[in-house]
Amino acid sequence: MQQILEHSEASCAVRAKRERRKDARPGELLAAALELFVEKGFAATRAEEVTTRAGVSKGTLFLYFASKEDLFKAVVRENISGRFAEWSAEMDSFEGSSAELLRSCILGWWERIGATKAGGISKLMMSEAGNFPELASFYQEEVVKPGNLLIRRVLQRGIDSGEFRPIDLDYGVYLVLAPMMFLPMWRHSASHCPPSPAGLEPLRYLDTQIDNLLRGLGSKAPPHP
Amino acid sequence: MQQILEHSEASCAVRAKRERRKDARPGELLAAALELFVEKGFAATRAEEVTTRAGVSKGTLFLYFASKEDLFKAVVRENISGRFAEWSAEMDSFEGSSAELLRSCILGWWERIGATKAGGISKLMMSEAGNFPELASFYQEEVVKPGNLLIRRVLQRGIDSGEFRPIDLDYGVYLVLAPMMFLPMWRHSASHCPPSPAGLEPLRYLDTQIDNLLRGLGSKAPPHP
DNA sequence: TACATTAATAACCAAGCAGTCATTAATTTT
DNA sequence: AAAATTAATGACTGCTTGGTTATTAATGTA
Repeated sequence: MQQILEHSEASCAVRAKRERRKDARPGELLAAALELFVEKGFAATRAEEVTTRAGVSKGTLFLYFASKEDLFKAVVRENISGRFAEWSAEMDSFEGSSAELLRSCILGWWERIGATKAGGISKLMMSEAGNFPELASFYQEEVVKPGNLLIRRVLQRGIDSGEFRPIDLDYGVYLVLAPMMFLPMWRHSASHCPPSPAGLEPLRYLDTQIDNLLRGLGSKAPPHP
Repeated sequence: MQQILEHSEASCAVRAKRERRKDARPGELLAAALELFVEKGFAATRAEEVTTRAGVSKGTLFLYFASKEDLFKAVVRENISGRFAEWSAEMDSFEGSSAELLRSCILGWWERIGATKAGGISKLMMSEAGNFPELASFYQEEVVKPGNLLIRRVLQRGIDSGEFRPIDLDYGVYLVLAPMMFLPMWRHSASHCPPSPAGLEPLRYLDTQIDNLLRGLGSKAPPHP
């Protein structure tokens, strides 16, 4: 019989030794890996730390994942790319103005990804892309490309409806992307060091950015809902 | 794992062996270290790579620098000295509109810092801040804080003159900062990996950002000079 | 030329790490 | 209860790397 103990506890999983729980292991390893990758970076995270935090021995990791890189890919799939489909669908069925859609996209990204541990992943990738080209192109293909496409569609929608002024989308996407990427970047690095500049409030930051973005795009009513 | 493509060897100084050049070594090592740190990050840069690029043997590095961290500190000190004073002075004597000033500030930052190796350092700091907190706070104090102040002054100037709409400067600075920081970040990471999305042109990127920023701030004429 | 000084070298060391595999034991099957 | 299966372990391997040091040779001095 499977014990039903709550094990959402991040780090202190006190368990019987050599317990066999084949189905639970991958998820626990992924959760531990996400935390550690975000905390310390990919290269700096030791395989054994992951397994220790997940409450298993080192060997177990390689029983479920072929390599450390493979583990990382699994983390990315579970936490980011897996959510694009759902997100895209929501976007399609959106009824309001394009300004509202853009706002809801950005805020939706924030609450589902940016604000969670997964937000650290985008920072992580930018940091370590140079050293792990394979992971970089995986991430590019799996996350960046679909993300860009999503943003493009929102902007195109606004331009088509006459709500946004016409812009070159190749560069226009970065009007949305830059403020988004900057936030986790900032929070996961500069912010948590000693002379922190009165830590910035994410929602207020995003609101300021969205507001100015929409004004710039020519949206007549740059409103707070 | 980890197949780092070796030796594009930017600076292969072909020299006689065992040449004794005590006064030139530190500078050459610092130059090589700057390049490598920017390319690969601090942790991922091997001491021996630095010495190889500088054209000396591994032992020589520790003849002039006590440790790898010491080397890094020396690099930061040498390359992040204050261009702010000069920059600030220029700003004060600027005669044109605040829109023009803002544009010239951003483009000036790009050509003097962003586009140079120093641009790589800002990316580097964000990346490795977590692992090197003491360097992070040094950078925060020495670079980030004065930079923020400079941006504030430009925005304040525009608001005072009625050219920009009034905004909360605590968050307004990030309207300028985010697009700026995003650029070196993007170039030094995602861009140079295999499925590169038709590499983005920095000046065009900046132009798009500045243009939309100024529109958003309510500058009546968001012009190309 | 002989000697002294010291910049530079390269072999070396100890620590750290990803990934392996023979062994152990929990669970299922017979 | 015995046998078979397989999840889990942790000692071990091979390699990398920051840092050390005995040795080598370039240069200065006589």
